[in-house]
Amino acid sequence: MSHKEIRVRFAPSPTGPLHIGGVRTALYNYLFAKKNGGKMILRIEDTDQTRFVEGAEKYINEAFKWCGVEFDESIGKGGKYGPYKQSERKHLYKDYAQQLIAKGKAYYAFDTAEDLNEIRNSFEAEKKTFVYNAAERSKLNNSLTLSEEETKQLISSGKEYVIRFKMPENEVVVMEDIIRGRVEVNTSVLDDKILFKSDGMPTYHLANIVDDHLMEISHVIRGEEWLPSLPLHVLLYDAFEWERPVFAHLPLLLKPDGNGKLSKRDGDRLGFPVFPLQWKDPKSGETSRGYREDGYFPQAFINMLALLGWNPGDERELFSMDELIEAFSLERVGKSGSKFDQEKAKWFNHQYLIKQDDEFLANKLMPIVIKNGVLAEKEQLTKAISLVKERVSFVSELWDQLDFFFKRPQEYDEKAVKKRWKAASYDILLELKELLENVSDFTSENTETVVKQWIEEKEYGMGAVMNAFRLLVVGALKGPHLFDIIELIGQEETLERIDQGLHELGRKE
RNA sequence: GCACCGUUCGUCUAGCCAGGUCAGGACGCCAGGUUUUCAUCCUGGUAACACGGGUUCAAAUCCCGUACGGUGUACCA
Repeated sequence: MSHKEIRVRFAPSPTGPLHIGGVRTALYNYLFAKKNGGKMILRIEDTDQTRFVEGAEKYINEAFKWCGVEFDESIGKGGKYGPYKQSERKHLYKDYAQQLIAKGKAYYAFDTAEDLNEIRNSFEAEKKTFVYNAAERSKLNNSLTLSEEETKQLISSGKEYVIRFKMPENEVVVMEDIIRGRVEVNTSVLDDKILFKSDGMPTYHLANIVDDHLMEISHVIRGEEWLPSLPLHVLLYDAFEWERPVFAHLPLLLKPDGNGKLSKRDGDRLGFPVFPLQWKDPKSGETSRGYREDGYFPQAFINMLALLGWNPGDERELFSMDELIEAFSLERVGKSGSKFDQEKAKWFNHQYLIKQDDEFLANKLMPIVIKNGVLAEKEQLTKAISLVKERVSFVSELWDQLDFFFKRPQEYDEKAVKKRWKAASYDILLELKELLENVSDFTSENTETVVKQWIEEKEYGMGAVMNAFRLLVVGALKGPHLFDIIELIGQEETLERIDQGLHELGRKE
């Protein structure tokens, strides 16, 4: 029996953009499938037609494409267990619901939503909790209290009905979860959940069990918010006499401050994205930030997400997708929720940025350079990037670190001038300019040798010369190795910048 | 309210199942070092077993309770 193929699924409902908790759930499913040579399935659960959101399904596909989570079977890819969208499987569910009725495991109920609300309210007034189960169902309007005749008549007369699961009375349900271990619940606290709605669609509970069974899902890996309905699901498998899949309920992603499930609002409030991709709400027109648009590399995003709730058991932190697959196991997923930490996320991105090819980064940066009104040669930009990339976490931060390669100083940092432009500076820099005018080999290595030798001979002092020199070339006391900078901007530009600086700052009294 | 799940540095976490380690690592923060500057980098430091009982020679680890938090409790998923 252990020869059974590993098949897992990620089953979002297309009610909006996928948030990073969902992405992580999908990622763990994916890693688990790949690790075990299994299949990863994407199934769209759109049984609630009232919550349909335009563009959500497309968003889901794009998001996974961006971060490198691939599906073996899905709407786009097909597969022999399709269709992979529940609204297209509609015809299947009613029959299964009726099978349950035939087995005495479910029944028709005619109570309207209003009826039930009323009852709930009156219970609440007496500080009691209404539960539609063995304790109360005999007093309600259903095929258990009505005669077969009456039931049939009601249905044929077009009366709206739902199909409810007949929850056993006072039984202990024993469940196994890979992450939580054994969990036990008494059925007397559970209710007769609706399996089939009056609009002709199944609820999540029915559809999910039927589809997981039909699609031969071996492991159900999902968020912890499903744990309370696990008894129902397990009982449904038993009622159908189907083999239960293995369950693993993942801990939740929490908001960075305080407690509670991470939500869209937290991102807006704390200033970080909760979605992989930017999302524009078709109704409100409101736009939410995405990791992609914020400049995160997909690998960094995945790496960060993978480590939020799982760890390899050793001290490695940087993983490619293949390395994650190799190292992953559900047993090493923690039990408690994790808070997202933006600083750590930045650090991951920094690590990946350093590893990126300089030319690749230059291509990414070029639009920003152009936006700043500068025409830079790709080759120059690539070299400049190689000199400064260790200083930043995002491509968008690069410009601030290397704009001086392409722009002469517009102004000279006031504090720096005060500190480093001394009485002797003018004459020394004038002399340095003459020195550099006569250098024919303007490589960093050579100019460094020449200048340092000159400083030593004249006993000017390193700090006094270099800081003033940097001030004229860069406009501030920042940036990488100065001789690397002047090599890149070239001899002519270097000399002109010295000239400009001498003219602007003048001889200090 | 009821049910279920959870709780180790500020954060992510190792260690817990098979009790004995100065409770380890990473991010952040702080200090020092390197450097012509800033940043990087290197070194060091900071800081945690929710609480109370019990079992035991010995408890973060096993048991019970309490507190706190989370999730669920829809004809949503």
